[in-house]
Amino acid sequence: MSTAHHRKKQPLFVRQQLLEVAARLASEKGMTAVTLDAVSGASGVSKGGLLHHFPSKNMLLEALFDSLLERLDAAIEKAMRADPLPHGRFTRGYLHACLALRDQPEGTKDWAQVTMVLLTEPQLRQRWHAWVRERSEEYIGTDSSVDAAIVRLAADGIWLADLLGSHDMDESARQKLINRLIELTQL
Amino acid sequence: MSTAHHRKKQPLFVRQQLLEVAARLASEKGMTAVTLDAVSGASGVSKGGLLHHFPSKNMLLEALFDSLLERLDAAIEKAMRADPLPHGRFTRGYLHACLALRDQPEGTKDWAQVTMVLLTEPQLRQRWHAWVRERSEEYIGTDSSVDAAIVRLAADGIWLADLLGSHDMDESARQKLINRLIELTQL
DNA sequence: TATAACATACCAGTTGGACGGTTTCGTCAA
DNA sequence: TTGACGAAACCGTCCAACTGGTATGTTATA
Repeated sequence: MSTAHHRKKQPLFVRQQLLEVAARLASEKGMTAVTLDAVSGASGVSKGGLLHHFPSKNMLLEALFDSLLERLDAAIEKAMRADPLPHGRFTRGYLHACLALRDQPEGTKDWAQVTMVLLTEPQLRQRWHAWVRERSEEYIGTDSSVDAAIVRLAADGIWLADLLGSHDMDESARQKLINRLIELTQL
Repeated sequence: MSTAHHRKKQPLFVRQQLLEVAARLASEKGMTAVTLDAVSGASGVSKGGLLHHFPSKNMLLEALFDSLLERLDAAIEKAMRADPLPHGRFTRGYLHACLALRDQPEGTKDWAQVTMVLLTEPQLRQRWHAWVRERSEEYIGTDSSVDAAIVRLAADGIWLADLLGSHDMDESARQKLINRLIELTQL
């Protein structure tokens, strides 16, 4: 037929877009809505094109998850570089990365959906497990106090709450919460 | 044909079992594995029977979620009754309910998968949202300190970690963490 | 011109769910 | 006590839409 418009070739861009669409679908309509047809449809890329970049659905999900982990790492490292105090630095970085989630610009917001994919697909849990273990070993010297652990757990809780839209807290209360958490990392 | 053995009628039991199977499937194989066929197959109930109890898949998921919320409420209330100190009582109850998750006997363990279903299916988020709001209004007098909020968030984090199997922490560390959290509710 | 980046067509299996059947059970008249 | 009867519980089948994936193109770009 070749009625089709053959797009300009831009593999990296297309690949990126496919991941974003998958994340958006997951966040807006749930995991069951993330199908190859839906992703290819919503991104304007043919199913063949999609399967060219990601040979299987599993590979798509894993790639999505990995890209989200990379963003998390980047966010943490950025926060850590701006932090002069070694003690509790990783925990504060982790906290900031979790907090930043809410203020993410539209379009990039979907990266929160790590959790979603994570929880839903057991195959990805070990990836997360590995990530946690690596970090906790790396920062055992500066971030192994009880209070630091609490802060990181609370950060997870905030992350979850922002993700779910629960805990509608006003700004001043949130700020007070954050201040207290940071204080706890310094004890 | 009627080759089929027609089971004794026990609607409540069957209904309960269907929910348990759905929860187990979700936890073991992910949300995408929760299909009507799979649930009916694994529970020994025909698809027709399944759809008799739950007129649609959505209704099945909602019923599952509601039953899990009920268990959460029950666990919290039980813990609260055993707690003499009013201040921070709800927060400690919530904490205990989240902690108890890990020590659940096999078979009942699946109820942790609230999160899973929750996160995956956006339709259920508002249910959770409503639950949170109700509680936070009800216990505004005794559980509205910053530290209490932190403890509840950390409880969510623990819940999540137990659910995912991350944070492999030894018993004494865990106990120390819990003690500190309880202390925070009393400030 | 070779290769990567796409598109189109097609397939076998699965999906949610509609449907009509059969069996059990509570109830209430006789 | 019985038995008729209607409703509820449950079964098995069928189907259209959709699923993940293959196979085979066509086009752009190095």
